[in-house]
Amino acid sequence: MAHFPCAKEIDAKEVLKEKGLKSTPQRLAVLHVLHESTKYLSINNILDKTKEILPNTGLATIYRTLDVLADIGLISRVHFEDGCHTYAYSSDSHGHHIVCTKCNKIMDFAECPFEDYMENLSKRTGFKINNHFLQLFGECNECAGNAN
Amino acid sequence: MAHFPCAKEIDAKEVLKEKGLKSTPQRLAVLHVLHESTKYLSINNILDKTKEILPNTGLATIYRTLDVLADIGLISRVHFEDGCHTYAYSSDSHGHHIVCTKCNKIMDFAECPFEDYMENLSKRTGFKINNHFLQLFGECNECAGNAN
DNA sequence: CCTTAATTGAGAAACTTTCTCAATTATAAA
DNA sequence: TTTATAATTGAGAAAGTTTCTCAATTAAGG
Repeated sequence: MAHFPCAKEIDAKEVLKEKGLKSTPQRLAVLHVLHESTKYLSINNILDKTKEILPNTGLATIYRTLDVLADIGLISRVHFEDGCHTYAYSSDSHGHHIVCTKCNKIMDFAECPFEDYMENLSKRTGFKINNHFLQLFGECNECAGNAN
Repeated sequence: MAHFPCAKEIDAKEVLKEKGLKSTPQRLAVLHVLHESTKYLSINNILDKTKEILPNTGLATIYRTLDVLADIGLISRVHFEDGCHTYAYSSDSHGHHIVCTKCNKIMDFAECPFEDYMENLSKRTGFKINNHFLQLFGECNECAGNAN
């Protein structure tokens, strides 16, 4: 088993425990793989790299583990244009959406709060920012107003 | 064929033409369906509703049409947690990511420029905002610096 | 050590997306 | 108008992705 250079990887055991989840080699290995990588990894990339640590790891375990780790906040879900299962109408070509997680209502809004921020972030990261994806989740006034 | 109440739907013919794409009933119908809906629609929802207008529409056409419409900016891709094909390490539990579209490098950043904006938007939309998803796309300094 | 409930691997099953290709159709030019 | 042509479509097959099932294993607490 690889050693874990990062505080967060060590913490992982704590976090899992807090949530009543077991700290398995598979979970720690997947976390390690993601932490080591500076690049986008497909599910199969993650499987392959995890197998370098634990050769018997199965694909289903990768799916389950990614879900668990994302749910407890140790990793993040990343959106790619082609890993996207749904679409919505946009009244503006630079439209962002806000989605009600109770009734699935979607509302789009045109303004974008980013211009200044982009400049700043661009300088600090060295990235030339071309595009962004922003989406908000919440409860619409109907769902929030009524008890459920 | 349904009539199109919205300027954007009428414009669609223009936009398609500009891009050298044909203005087909299928494309206009899908756009209409998305425009009419205030809710998240799955691919099958979109197919069903489109078939109410054009009964012979095939599933492959829906996929192709959504791609085309999104590429030319008439609709937007929408992210859902379960319509997500990839994951990345986050050094902070509120981490956002910036992705290099040339080399796939991913960098995460913890700050989030939203707090004030949320408040404001919340008031105007009536949504109680619980969560958000932000991701930036661009070129990392290596890819942007070198000609390719 | 035991016990027990959670987790895993393997492959099957389900589901989603893309591809192929002949038929159709929107468009522009005659 | 009509015609020519290139883009688009529908249908189903193929490919790819994700989830499920279940017996075997294992982490963790007593």
